[in-house]
Amino acid sequence: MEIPKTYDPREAEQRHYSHWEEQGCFAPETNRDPQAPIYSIVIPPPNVTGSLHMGHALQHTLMDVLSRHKRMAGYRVLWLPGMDHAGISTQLVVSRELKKEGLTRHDLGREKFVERVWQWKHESGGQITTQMRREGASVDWSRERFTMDEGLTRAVREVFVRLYEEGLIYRGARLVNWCPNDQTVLSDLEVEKTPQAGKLYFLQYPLKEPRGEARHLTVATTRPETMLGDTAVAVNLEDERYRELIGATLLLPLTGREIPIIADEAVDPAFGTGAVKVTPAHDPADYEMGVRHDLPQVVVIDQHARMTEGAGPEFFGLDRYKARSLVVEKFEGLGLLEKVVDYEFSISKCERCKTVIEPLISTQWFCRMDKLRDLALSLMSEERKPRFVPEVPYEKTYTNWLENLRDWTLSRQLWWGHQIPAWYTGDGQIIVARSEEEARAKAGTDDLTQDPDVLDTWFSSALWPFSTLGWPDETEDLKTFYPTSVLVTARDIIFLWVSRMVMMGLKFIAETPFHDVFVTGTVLDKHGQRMSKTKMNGVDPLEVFDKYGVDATRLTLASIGSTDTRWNENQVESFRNFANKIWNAARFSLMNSEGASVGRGFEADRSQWALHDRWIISRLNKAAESVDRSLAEYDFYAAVQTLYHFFWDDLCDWYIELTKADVTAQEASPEREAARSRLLSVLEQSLRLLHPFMPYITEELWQRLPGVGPHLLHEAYSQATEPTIMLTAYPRGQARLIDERAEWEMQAIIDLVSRVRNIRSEINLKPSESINLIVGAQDARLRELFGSAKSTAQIARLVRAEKISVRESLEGVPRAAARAVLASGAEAAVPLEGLIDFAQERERLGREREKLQKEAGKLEAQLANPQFAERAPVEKVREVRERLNDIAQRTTALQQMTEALK
RNA sequence: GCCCGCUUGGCUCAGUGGUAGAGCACUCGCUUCACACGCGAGGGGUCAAUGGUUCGAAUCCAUUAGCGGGCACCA
Repeated sequence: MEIPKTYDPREAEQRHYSHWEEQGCFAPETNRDPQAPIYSIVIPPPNVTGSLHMGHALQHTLMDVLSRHKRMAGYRVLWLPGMDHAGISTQLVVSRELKKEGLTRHDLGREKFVERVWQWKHESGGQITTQMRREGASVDWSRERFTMDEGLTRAVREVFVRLYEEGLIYRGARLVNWCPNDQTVLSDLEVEKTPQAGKLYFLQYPLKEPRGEARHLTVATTRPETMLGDTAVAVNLEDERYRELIGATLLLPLTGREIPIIADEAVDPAFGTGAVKVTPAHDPADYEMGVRHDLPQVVVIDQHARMTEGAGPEFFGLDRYKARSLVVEKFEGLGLLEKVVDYEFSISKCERCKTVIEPLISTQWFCRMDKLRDLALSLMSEERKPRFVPEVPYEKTYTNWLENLRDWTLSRQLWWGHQIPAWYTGDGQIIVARSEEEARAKAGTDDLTQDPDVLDTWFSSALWPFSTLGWPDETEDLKTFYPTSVLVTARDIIFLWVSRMVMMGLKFIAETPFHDVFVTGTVLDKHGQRMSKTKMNGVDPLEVFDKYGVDATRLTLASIGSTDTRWNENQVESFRNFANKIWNAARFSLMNSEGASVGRGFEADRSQWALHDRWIISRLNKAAESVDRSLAEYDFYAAVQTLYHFFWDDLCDWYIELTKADVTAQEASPEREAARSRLLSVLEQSLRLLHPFMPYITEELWQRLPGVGPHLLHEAYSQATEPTIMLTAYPRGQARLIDERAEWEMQAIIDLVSRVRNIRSEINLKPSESINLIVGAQDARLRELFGSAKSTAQIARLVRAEKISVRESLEGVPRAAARAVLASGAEAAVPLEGLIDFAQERERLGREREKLQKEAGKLEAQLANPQFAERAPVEKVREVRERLNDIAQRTTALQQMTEALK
């Protein structure tokens, strides 16, 4: 059989996925066990405009590991894929395309434009789904959903209507975040605050009638242009400086408007001048103040961030920043500009287009959140659900945010999205209904106009865990897969998405949408910066796949888990090397597989098995047990570490070396075939353990193993037509196969081999030169272990010894010998006539003794402390004594060895 | 401003009350019949600083410093 020395991931990556998909391996129906436990995950739907980035790759890897693991463990697994229509982003993408044709969406009109977006969606939207196939994501494509498809639209309308009928959704005029570029309102969560170097302008407003000394009042502002819409100036009641002025009237410059001086507790006397200009129509805080004091709202800025007629003829039509300069100029001209100082403040920007937000009063749809919020909060306080992993800090972040939750602005002035199911009659009556027909029936007229706005994209996302399963119908899927097992997501959408899903799930299904929430870490660039399009510092997962293979990338990502990690390619490279190691272990097994078969070789009673066989089976079972435990705790890092070290250290470095002589025997024999079969079986089990993490290489190799077939499938999947490793049973750690005695014995051998190799290396023996080895052990068990014909042959092979003799002690060993004390207490000597530099050798032993003595010193100090013996647990004290004893023995042995060299 | 997290070998990260770990990098030696994407053997850390709790602290508590994140209507 020809197998290349180096693993080339490409071929396997091209072949297996489509095969799995065609065979229906990803669908829960593949599992024929009616009693099978359920495991379900809904994917955080990527934006339809999106393409795969590291964050996706990370999330998908983790979800796939969990799904594949549970599937192999016999669960009926559903991992449901889908995409989000991503209102603003998608509309922008398509508008940009139109622009290339010299058109705007308004040229097309709404209907044609939406048609065009759908067309775009079908043609180029969702390239991410192709990329997910490359990742190996075992999602059930037959259940793929889109937040704008028919079923989800029904769910959206149903929820909207019910919330409206309950009075939780309402329409009203409020001060909202307006993006002058996207021409839409935004929710608080879609606004980002960025620090900005700006100016603080100190403007003087003359008093209508001077009071005492005071002729004017100075206010400080970062936005002078808004003064045109001022309807009051506020001071703090406690502020001595202004107390007498409360109630006085100011003449607002440039407008001639008379405005009052009012008292409000929101004013901080320490900031600026302690007097605040109040612009209820253009500032959130001022808006609140305006409501409290019943101030008029003078609108001076419009939706394009230009000055309105209300700003006066000199300003009408000016851009807000031009107006700012002009206002400042005029104040200066009037001698009312007191001063301008540099000032850094935070400015609100549109999360998408980075345009500075303009707070405007606008009529929009809102959702009251208090009742919904309470549902989520009590679920947390009473049942501690959902369970956040890691618990710190996310549980608290989530709860704190909910506690301070404000109403949610639902409407958006876009064309792409779920159009709000509200209709208006000619006389302005609002009809909210599930369909136009229903609306007509309710209104008793056909003369209806639907609200042109669409819903916030996150409204439909909030329903994702149940809308995708068929709600509002009581489908089989909904009954089976809801609530889902875990939500795997990035932390930046805990508020935007996670909390809203919990609230909606509780409201409409009366159950949490997911038991656990696993929050992934963030993949940073090598400088610790977030990867972002604007910074151009992102690493493209597809390029990493091409360079190192999908499996290696997946291991890297799985290791990241919930930790923020700087991307380092070395890590991927080392996992690429690991994949190659797996490849070559299989290559070796296959090159020596004639006459052998997976599943055979372990027929004999376990007491008949060779030590290394008992040992590797024990290690394998421990690894399996450990991986299961780690995954149950979402400790992906630990799982990867366990698998890596089991495969490389235990299986490759020791087991293969120990079994090599038998496996590569020249002559065919039942023993040789059995040893080969055992190796194949251990390898096969190891591939299964690795499969959830490295689906491609494991499938590629598994398919090549002699003796694999349908009989290896998990019983729940025994109907599957074509055997595949992904439907085999995940190995479970079995206590009866864990053999501590074998592990202790192997450890002794490993220790002996390592120490002798150390001697060889220190003495600079050529690898080709063989040695004689003398082992001295007081312990009869050790003598038996080292002295058995089988072990002797293996040790000899591993340390290149010609002869090995095992005795009770090293007495009588020639002076010219290198010696070592083993952890087990046994001693080893390698006679090397003419090669030993006695002084150097004494020094080597001396160094070792020093190490031991240093440790002994610490332990002795501990024992010398009377309080230690008094307060520490008895076991601990005994442990320390034993260790000290052990060290003492070894020190004595080292001393004797040193003597022997004199 | 408030809240939270992080600080462990050159790098990227595990560990979280009882002998400091991994991978990469580094040093030495190897074409040993699976693998140089490899094999064998090594070196390297007073676990940010200070103080406290404890028989014992990298691990718990407090303070400080640096870095990162979240929240906030300071005009």
